[in-house]
Amino acid sequence: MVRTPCCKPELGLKKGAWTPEEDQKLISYLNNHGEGGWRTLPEKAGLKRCGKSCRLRWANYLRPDIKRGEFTEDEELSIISLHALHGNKWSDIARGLPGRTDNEIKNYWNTHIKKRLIKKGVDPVTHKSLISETSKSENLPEILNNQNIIQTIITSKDDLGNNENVKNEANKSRLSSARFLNRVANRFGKKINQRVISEIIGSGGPLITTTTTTSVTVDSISDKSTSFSFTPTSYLLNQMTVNGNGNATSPPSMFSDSSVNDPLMCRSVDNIGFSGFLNEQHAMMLEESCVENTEFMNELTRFLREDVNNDVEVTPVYEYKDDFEEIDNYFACVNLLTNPT
DNA sequence: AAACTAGTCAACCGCTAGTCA
DNA sequence: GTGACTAGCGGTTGACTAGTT
Repeated sequence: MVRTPCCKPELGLKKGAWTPEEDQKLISYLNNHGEGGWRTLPEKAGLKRCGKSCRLRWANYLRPDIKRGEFTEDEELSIISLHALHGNKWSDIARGLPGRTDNEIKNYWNTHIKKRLIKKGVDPVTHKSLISETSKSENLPEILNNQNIIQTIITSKDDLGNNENVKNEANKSRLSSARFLNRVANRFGKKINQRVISEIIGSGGPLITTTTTTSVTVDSISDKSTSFSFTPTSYLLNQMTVNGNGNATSPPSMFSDSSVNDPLMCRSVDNIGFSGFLNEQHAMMLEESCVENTEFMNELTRFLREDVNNDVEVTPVYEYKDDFEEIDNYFACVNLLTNPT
């Protein structure tokens, strides 16, 4: 197939850095006419650029929803986790970080994260340790070792003053509670209203470091919102194949009390537990999302009792293996944050 | 102060996939 | 079925900047 070149050199099309005047022309044109028609756009907008160059300039720099500035630790963790899943699929990774472009993430990976991974002895391609296998903890599964490495990298970001070293007590209890919620959502997602749990978690969920608010309103995997904010948990819940037909009922206190049986709750230092995480409104939301269904409640109770040793096999409620692995990754990461060794 | 080096990142290049006539 | 066109992707380049010698 013969392609006609996008940019015709004989027309004297400009290359290189964009001037503010050019930016203004492009912004003005796109504000008036919207995106698309990139091939004819430069002529219409009065730009001596090829359409491709205009599209890239808009997509990577001028688009109003682009977030500029330093990547947060939360974003870094997301990038590393997503890179472990997707590899160099920068556009896929960018979908998990609203406001960040694939180009920006790619650059940041190559200039910052990649180097730190190598420096810490982690293969940036496989995300596995470059250190000999024997030096790893014998009992830890591979993913735990990997996540440990990731956290080491995150917390040693610049070896200066940013390493807070300790996640505060409130965070610990939130993480534990969130972990519990995740497990419930994972195991019982089809039986309760996923949207409600998403909202609960999204409003104050399992944030690794700083707060990233999110409002998850996606009810099926086919409806992947383009506007949700990424947190590991909200991301996972977004991916779940769940519709909103909730079942079961219980007083809010039942969740709180049951959570005491969950070692994940007990493990938190102040032992606030589930009730410390769910406020009254959220507890009501959860309760209301459940219609009378004793089967669900019986199973939930059984789950909480069996899980004392944290060895209950959690069967994924959805069909996508990757998603289940991602939940495992997430739990492993949370585990390390909650129980730093 | 000048030359050199390394790091960063916007922009470009080459390619593929999807759509449409 | 074919080819032109468009959009988007990942890899690479090169201009710029900051730090070092």
